[in-house]
Amino acid sequence: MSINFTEKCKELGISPSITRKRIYEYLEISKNHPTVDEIYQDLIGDLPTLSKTTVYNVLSLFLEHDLVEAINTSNNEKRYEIADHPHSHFTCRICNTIYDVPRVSTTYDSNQIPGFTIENEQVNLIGICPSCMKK
Amino acid sequence: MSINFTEKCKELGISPSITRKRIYEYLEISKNHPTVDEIYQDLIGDLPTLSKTTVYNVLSLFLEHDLVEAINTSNNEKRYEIADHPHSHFTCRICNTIYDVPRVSTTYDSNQIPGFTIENEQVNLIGICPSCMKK
DNA sequence: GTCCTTGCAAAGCGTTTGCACAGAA
DNA sequence: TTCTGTGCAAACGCTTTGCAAGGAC
Repeated sequence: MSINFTEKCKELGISPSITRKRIYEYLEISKNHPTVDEIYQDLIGDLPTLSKTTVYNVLSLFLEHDLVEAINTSNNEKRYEIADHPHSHFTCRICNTIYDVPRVSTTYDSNQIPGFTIENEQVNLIGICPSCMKK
Repeated sequence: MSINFTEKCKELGISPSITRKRIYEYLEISKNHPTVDEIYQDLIGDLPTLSKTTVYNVLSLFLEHDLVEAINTSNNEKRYEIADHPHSHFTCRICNTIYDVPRVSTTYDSNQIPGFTIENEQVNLIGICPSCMKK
């Protein structure tokens, strides 16, 4: 996957520094849509001089180049994920965990929203996740 | 509409103070999903001693009783709206205005997300609004 | 009297900004 | 040299917290 990242960087004309590579790989591996702080805490062991500023810098670079996407949660947290495949989200209202779910398709009558150019759509299902249901 | 609010307060067992009434009415009238600051700025003329703390207090009270809903925007702004009728949102990626649109229905295969109890769903369409298209 | 509403002031916290240092080209 | 990546420190802005004053009951 790191070769993948290096190639993507070449295409985009940005340099694949160690820090950027680690942050990208971390996002690829972690399936929990980490916050800036989670990324920082989990990588500081491996990259001892890492600062949160750098995490912010790298993430905004990735956002500019559509390598990652930001998710806005109900807690005013910003969470990040790799932008590789279209999917929807399920948010558990008990534990606030965000799960990736297969893309939910939508139906709407564009005659009812005339003049609006729709380019994208986000669907978030809300409810209780399996592990919270057990409790 | 204020009678409506007073009745709702009785049902919910909360007192319909002037401040709460004004904030509720403001949310009913304004169709632009205001932020805390917008509510504060627009009501400070009418309620000269109003503080932002009170706006926060009243909004969290309303949220607890499902009188209003919070919208999380891409700018990490929290915006608020009356929770009276189900609908979806359209967000213009140019001017960031949020428009109410008729409820968008969704289709998903619940067999693909086994164990998840879905109670609610949010749909946000993203694109360019009519007024930004003209420019 | 008690309870509730309001609001000032301060703290908290996530994020951005300014700037400087080090390394690569 | 110039440009780029990194990171410390400070500033910033939104939100929450602590607490006290005033009013309703």
